[in-house]
Amino acid sequence: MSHLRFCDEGCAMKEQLEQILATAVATLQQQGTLPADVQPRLQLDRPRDKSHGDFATNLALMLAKPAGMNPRALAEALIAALPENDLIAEASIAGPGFINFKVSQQQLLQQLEYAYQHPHAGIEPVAQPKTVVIDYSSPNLAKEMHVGHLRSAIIGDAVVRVLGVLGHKVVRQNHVGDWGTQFGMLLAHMEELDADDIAMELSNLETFYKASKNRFDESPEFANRARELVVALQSGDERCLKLWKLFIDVSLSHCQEVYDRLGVLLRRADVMAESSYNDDLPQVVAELREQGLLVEDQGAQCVFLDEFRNKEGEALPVIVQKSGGGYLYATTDLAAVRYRQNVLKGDHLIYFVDQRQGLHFQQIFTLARKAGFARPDLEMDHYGFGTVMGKDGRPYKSREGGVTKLADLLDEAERRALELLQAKGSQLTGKEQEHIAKVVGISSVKYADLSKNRMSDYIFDWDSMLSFEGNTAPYLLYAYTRVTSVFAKAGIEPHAIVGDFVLRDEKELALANILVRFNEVVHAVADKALPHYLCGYLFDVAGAFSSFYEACPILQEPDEAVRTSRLKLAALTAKTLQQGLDLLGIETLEKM
RNA sequence: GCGCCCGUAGCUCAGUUGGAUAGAGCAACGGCCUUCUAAGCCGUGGGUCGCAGGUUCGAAUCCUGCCGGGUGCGCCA
Repeated sequence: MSHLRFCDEGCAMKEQLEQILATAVATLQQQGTLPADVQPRLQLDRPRDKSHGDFATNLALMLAKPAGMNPRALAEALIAALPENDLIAEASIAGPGFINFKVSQQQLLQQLEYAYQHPHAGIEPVAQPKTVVIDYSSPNLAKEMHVGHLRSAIIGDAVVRVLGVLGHKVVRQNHVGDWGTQFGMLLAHMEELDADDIAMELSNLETFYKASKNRFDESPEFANRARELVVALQSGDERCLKLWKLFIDVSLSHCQEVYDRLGVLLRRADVMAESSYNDDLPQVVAELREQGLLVEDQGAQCVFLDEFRNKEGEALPVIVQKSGGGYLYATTDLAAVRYRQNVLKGDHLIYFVDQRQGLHFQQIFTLARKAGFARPDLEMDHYGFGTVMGKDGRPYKSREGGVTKLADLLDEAERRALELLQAKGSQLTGKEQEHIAKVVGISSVKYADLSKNRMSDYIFDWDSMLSFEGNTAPYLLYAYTRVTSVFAKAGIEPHAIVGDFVLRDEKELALANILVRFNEVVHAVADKALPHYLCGYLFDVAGAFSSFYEACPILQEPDEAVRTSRLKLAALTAKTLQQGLDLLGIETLEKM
């Protein structure tokens, strides 16, 4: 019902136009002009070139062949069959048979007004909300978070926020690695220290891990002890569990600090560690056996899947139990699929995990369906991402050549942002500068990641991410402060401006046309799990506003109706930028 | 060897379901501050979309083959 109301007032023009076109097609089918059995996919573009109108469709080109007509003639027939509506101001035929539409300005004004009044700047919830379980961040607790953990946390969090604003029920899952052989080594090292030293040593997990690894490599006795402790831990030895819990607790606190600094929504309650599934693992294996899927091979319990083959063309195994009896991450992931479907009631399971694990997830999804752990209609998607590279095109490393701790990386971001601010010789107090530097530094790192296509590797470069020029966080944050400063200067409340939108200037129209697309873009981000669409859009908004701001005086405008309209355009720009950045997990600033 | 991803301007990247003249930013060059934040705006130059075929009204996009890069492929996660 809310859907109807929405269509009356603020329905995305694109959807309205799609309906109008569908009606025209149906009419032509009734007339026999078009064969009744064709079900064309309606394709509506926003042409780059404004002389091609606000929307364009290639419908006539696609249908020309089945209709046995020349495309331009068919386009003419389609236009004639368009039902009565108040959306299209003009429909014309162009080129080989494109139909170009100009939308009535009345519609644009209504859309703007709707977005201006709307709490989320025009973002409409989906018609059918789902429960979406999102696995993201999921670091290994044995080590401190490093630069490789950045993308999953940042991109996953943005998609969490976008799905949330669209009305889905989002369940966050931080599938942290808290179990496995490397914990034996860490426990053995803890054993060697007394209580006070443990606390101190754990304050830097990275060095603790290295120290343990060194001991493991240099001392066979230590290595043996480490292996014993793995067994002891997994068989529930009290003392081992105590040490292990202490370690995990410290490590999780480190993670939480990073999440808080990054503005990532994850909390302790979202942690569903690997070890949580331990009790279910024998059951997973037992059920695979009952279904006759299990094959013992070289002592290991495997499922061979025909869908995946090795170099000899033989089915590839998924090993669910080692020859020694231990379980593997495949087993845990299968248990997690079941838990997310049955306990969390997920309709859609999403994984933001490095692209390199693509094969693993394809195997898990296939096996989960085959074994009946996943209903046939359960949606499962692994959204991978590329590697963070240094300027040299090699995976990003610290100056010393090691992995960079995330905490250090964020320190450096804030430090560099502060230096840049100070170099500008700003009038702000030290305290203000510090706050601004934090926001600018952190958001630059996040935005640099979010603004690139998730799938490809990207080059981590301080200078370009902190630049105030181009598609960067500082540029957007600056654009936002320019808008809000108009209201601060005039002492006007941006949400309560009385008066209508009036669009005359070309820059006003350009800005308005971009602002009304917000809803469409946010939905595209959700559909593809690609936040860089939103970044590109916000960059367009900021650019269109800057052009408008140069060309059209706001507060100095003598004509009151025009001034009011421009204020409302500025207000909607601010709201869209603020809302858009919020969906990316980026905080805005009032002053820079 | 097989699987997946990638190859677009000097650099960093867009290009959504195959659409019209392939776009931004940086860098280079030239303009614009007595006027709401110039961390900005306006403009100029810059392309064999890795190569070769194919599909069609139309290909950066789809298909095939090659070249180049990344990554994965039995008891780590």
